[in-house]
Order: sequence, then C-alpha cells, then structure tokens
Amino acid sequence: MTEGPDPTGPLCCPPLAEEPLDADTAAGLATVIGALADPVRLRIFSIIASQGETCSCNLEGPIGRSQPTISHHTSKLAAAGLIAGERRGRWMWWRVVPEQVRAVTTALRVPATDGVVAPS
Amino acid sequence: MTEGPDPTGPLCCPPLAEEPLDADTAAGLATVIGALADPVRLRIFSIIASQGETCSCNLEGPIGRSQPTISHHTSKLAAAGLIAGERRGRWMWWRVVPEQVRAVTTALRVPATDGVVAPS
DNA sequence: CTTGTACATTGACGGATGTCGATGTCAGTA
DNA sequence: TACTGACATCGACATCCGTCAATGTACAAG
Repeated sequence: MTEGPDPTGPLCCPPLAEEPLDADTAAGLATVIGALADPVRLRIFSIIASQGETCSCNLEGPIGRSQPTISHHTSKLAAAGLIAGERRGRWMWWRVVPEQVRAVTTALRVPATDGVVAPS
Repeated sequence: MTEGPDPTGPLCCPPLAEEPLDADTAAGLATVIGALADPVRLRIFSIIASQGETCSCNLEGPIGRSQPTISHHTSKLAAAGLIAGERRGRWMWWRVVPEQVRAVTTALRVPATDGVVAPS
C-alpha cells in the first residue's frame, strides 16, 4: 500500500478565501496538508522535490531517522497523493506529484495584499 | 496571548523544491502548516478569509463546536501568524495575514507541471 | 455595584501520531 | 538453493492534539 490508485482523492481546488468550505472538503484538505505538517516529512519532500527523483536509501542518511520511520513518512506522503513511488529493481524511487501540491497552494490562495472588506 | 508580536516568526520563504531545507527551517514551516492541518481550523480560516473580518461569535454557529474549542483554534491560528486579532468593544475581530499565508504557498511552490529531471 | 455577555484559561479525557526494534517480503546475486 | 540488500509491516511506547465542562476575566448596560 505504497501508492494506491486513489490515495486521498486528487483534491480538486476550492479557493478557501472565496466561500467557507464545507466539513467534507475541509477534512480532505486537512488530510493532505497534514501530510506536510511534520518536519521530517517536509525535509523528505524537499529532498525529493529538489532532486527530481530519489530512492528511499538516499533519505535515511540526511534525515537521520531509522529506516522504518522513513518508510512510514514516505507512505504517508504517498497516501496524501503528494508523492508517487515506483519500484525499480530493489529500490523504491519517489517523485513529487506537482498537481496535488498545486491543489494545496491553490486552495490556500489569498486575494491581494490586504483582502479586508470594510463592513457596512 | 492571542496575537503576540512575534508569533512563530514571520516565516521567510524558502522554496523547498530548490534545495533540501534544514531541520530548523523545516520545524518552523511544519508548525505553521500544522496550524492549517485541521478541518475545524481550515473552516475557521476560510470563514475569516471569505468575510474579510469576523468576530469569534460568528464562528461557533457555522462550525458547530464549543466556545472554548473555537477559542483554542483561533489562538493556534494566531500563534502561527496566519490570522491576527483585535479587541473591539467586547468582541474579538479576526482577519487573515496574507503575507504569512503567501509564505506557505511560496515555500510549497513546485517548478513546472512535471519537474522530474532525467538522471544522466 | 450588579448583571449579562464575549472570550480566555484550566483540567481532564480519549484518540491520533512519531518513533524504534524486530520481523517479514521480495528482488538480485553467487 | 542460499545469501544479501532494500523496503514494508508489526507491536509497543511516549507524546501530542482535539474536545468539552467548569471557571476566570474583561467590558458594557442597567
């Protein structure tokens, strides 16, 4: 269960500053954002994103955590649809899924520099 | 302690796809992102963002949680620097802090539609 | 000063989460 | 077949987190 066909759902993009999002949409968004709400996973994601493609064996060293922990975190990122993995020989190669990342940043888009509307 | 002068720090913007981020930067980013990694806080943030300005009394109804819980979540969003509050009479008015939100989206920026670099 | 309202704080509870050691699974190699 | 290496899974532990009832604080109206 490292890269199921339907992770959390592709997360279509509700601009949360336009209208209050409903409970279900919020739950889905929170799950994906939650996958990024951890220092270790952020660093893993950053390494994968900056290298283009990386196998898990290149993560344990820089991150400084045990192999099961690294595997746990990559699984969580993959379950959120933020990265995708492919077995190549005996290595697991990871890459980021730009669409899902962009879905998050789009949902978080905020109007201008100051979107405060003066109440009547 | 609802809107301290230096919440978590203004979170300057490291594009995490450019180079692997260090442990400290990752910890700071994870704290701010973690404030958004909850369905209730996402909905609160969405209501505030879409209304421009809102008092806490307008949150309990739509969200459907107790008053202490709402207060807890607004405090957490404020501590992350994502919203800022101001007492006006006996109401607490909240607004989003676009710069901090944009710091998150900037950090999460991913190169193009497919940033995978073919290894030599 | 007393009362009512809006919000913050405290204390406690249950559930979720990060971590690791031990073990399992599968691919490549001799 | 047997062996080694890369990764996943399991089980257990400590910690964190969301939630609410009860209580405290500050402001406004009477």
